[in-house]
Amino acid sequence: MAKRMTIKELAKILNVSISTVSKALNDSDEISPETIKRVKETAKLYGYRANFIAKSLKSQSTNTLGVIIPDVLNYFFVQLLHGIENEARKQGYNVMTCISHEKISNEKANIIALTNGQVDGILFCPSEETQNTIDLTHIEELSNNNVPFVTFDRSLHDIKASGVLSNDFFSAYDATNYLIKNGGEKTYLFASHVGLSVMKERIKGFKQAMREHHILKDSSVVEISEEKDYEVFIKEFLASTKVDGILTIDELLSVKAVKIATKLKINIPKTLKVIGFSNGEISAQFSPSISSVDQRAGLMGKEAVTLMIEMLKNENSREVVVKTVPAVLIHRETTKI
Amino acid sequence: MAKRMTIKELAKILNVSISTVSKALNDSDEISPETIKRVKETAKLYGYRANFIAKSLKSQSTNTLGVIIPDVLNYFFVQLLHGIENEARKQGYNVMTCISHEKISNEKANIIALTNGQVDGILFCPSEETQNTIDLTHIEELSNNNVPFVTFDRSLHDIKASGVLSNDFFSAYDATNYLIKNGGEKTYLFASHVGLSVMKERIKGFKQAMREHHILKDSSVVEISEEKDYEVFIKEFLASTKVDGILTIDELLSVKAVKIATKLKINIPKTLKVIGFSNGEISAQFSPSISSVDQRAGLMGKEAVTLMIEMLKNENSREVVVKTVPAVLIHRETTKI
DNA sequence: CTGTTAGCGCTTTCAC
DNA sequence: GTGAAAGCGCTAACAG
Repeated sequence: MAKRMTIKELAKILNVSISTVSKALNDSDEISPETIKRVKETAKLYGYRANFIAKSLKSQSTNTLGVIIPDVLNYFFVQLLHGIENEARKQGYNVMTCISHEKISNEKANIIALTNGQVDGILFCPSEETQNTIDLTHIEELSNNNVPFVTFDRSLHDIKASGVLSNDFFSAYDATNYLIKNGGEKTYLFASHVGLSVMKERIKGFKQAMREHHILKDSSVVEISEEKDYEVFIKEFLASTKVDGILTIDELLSVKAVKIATKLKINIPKTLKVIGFSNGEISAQFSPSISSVDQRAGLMGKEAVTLMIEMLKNENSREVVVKTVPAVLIHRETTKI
Repeated sequence: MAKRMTIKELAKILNVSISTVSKALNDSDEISPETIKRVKETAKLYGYRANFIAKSLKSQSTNTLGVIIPDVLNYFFVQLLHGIENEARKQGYNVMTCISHEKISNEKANIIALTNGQVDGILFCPSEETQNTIDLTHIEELSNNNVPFVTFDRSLHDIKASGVLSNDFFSAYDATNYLIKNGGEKTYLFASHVGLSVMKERIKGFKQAMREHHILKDSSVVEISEEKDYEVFIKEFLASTKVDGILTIDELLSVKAVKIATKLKINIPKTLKVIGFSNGEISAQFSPSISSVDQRAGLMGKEAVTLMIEMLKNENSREVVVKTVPAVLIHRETTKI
């Protein structure tokens, strides 16, 4: 960034002191209206813009929020980011974005990058690796560095931190009940990435619903681990098993399930109903369009910002607040009755 | 951000001067090895971390890049952002993201927010509104404020600025040729958002290919403006027109076209071949999977960062550099022969 | 080898 | 109503 007009230069031009200029620009009532006018006019004339960095150094706050998301190519997280961006901007905050790519090493680097005074607080979604490990020292360091932070979507089991979560348990419970009541007893959950906190909750919710209907079996939860085997695996499963309803733990699995079922000439939604999670772009555009649990990621992002800003306002209070955003089940062609 | 250890406090603790600490931490050869060791150990002990804001103020550079993208819920831009993020982080830069939502008013606000000294340079993709107007004063202001900036994807007609673009003309030309040669003469372009520079180029490329085969008609370019009418419009078009091949100017139109054609029992790819633009998530997952021009958005983002960093290195040179990233045509089921 | 000092651009207390 | 001066945390010329 090249040379720019400063308060100092303005003062010289106007033949007043630096502090007068500063006060005038901030509408201080210590300064006469005429001076204020004169200063402001000259400032405008010379295109003066206050230096944010200097202000930040002085005020010890940057009006900037750091965000760490696991994956930016995932529509769900992008919606979250969108919600965060929007709300932050609305509240006068800038957003500095980091992507962990689901790796704990990147996450550590991101945390280090963000805890050097550039941001007032951090909005943070733990990576998949982080959720699969018990070593959370890098996150404890956040507390040690006194960096206000809130988590979103995924939770940190041991560390108690403020955050905003989706009600994954209930969403899954609810969707499963729908499938059982409108489909039948042969309801299954397609699961993957089961190490993630959100997935665990969804599995619990599914099981709970199945249990209440006395139809939970060991085989009810179908874990599908390797992405490249998805289509083959599902094909074999659907060809060999009578299925009324499938709840899938993420969007991709729902797309694959619907695709394969269609190819196998299984009638959707008449004989098979499908509900996915994380209502993304594909669910709406696919043919047939796929019903999905919409976690209202944008709203979660917004709420995370709200939480953060409240936290920044009451820095003394170390109260831990956990907000829950209710999801909504969106019915499309794979469940149309 | 709460109180943190500073150089000053370290100096007090160590009973040396502030500058000694500073120099020691920066491995200055003015300082004895023992002192350096002592200082560093104490710094580590107390969890000292240099204050980035103070450094920035001193050095007049923030190691931060500003990014303005029109839409973060668009997979293409997200790929771009991903490429930018990755490369920037690799080069030791932070990224501050702004979203214009295709609105000139937001874009102005974003530019103002980013030109207050927080970023060393701006990577910028003009909003749709900006591309439809001739009022580019807010962008000229960037130059006036001496903020280094590069554009990406979309260009600024009048203002000459460095940037990285996709070769939209050639990609469209190439894809059209493919359709003509492997499909037939009844090839059409489905177009929308025609005010965008990239769309104009694609239309030109399409027309050029059609012209060279002496089959360009007024009706060859089918403009489809309102999103809500897409499906109805396309249905009527396909029902009333004999079509061998369709090139669509974006991803959504290709999805809609394939969906409707399938419903109309048109055999894809045998009687109708379809190629979309902006190879997104849906193209790959759709059934049939949709062939698409992949603009390698990630690479564009990376190149934009490279360009920016070179610019920052040679701040004296005001050379305008425009890079072009070649796209690649990805064949999927809608063009499989 | 270490320390003093000035200064990055800004705010703010305290004098005048 | 205005100005001088200190200081936010850091670096770097210059002195010692």
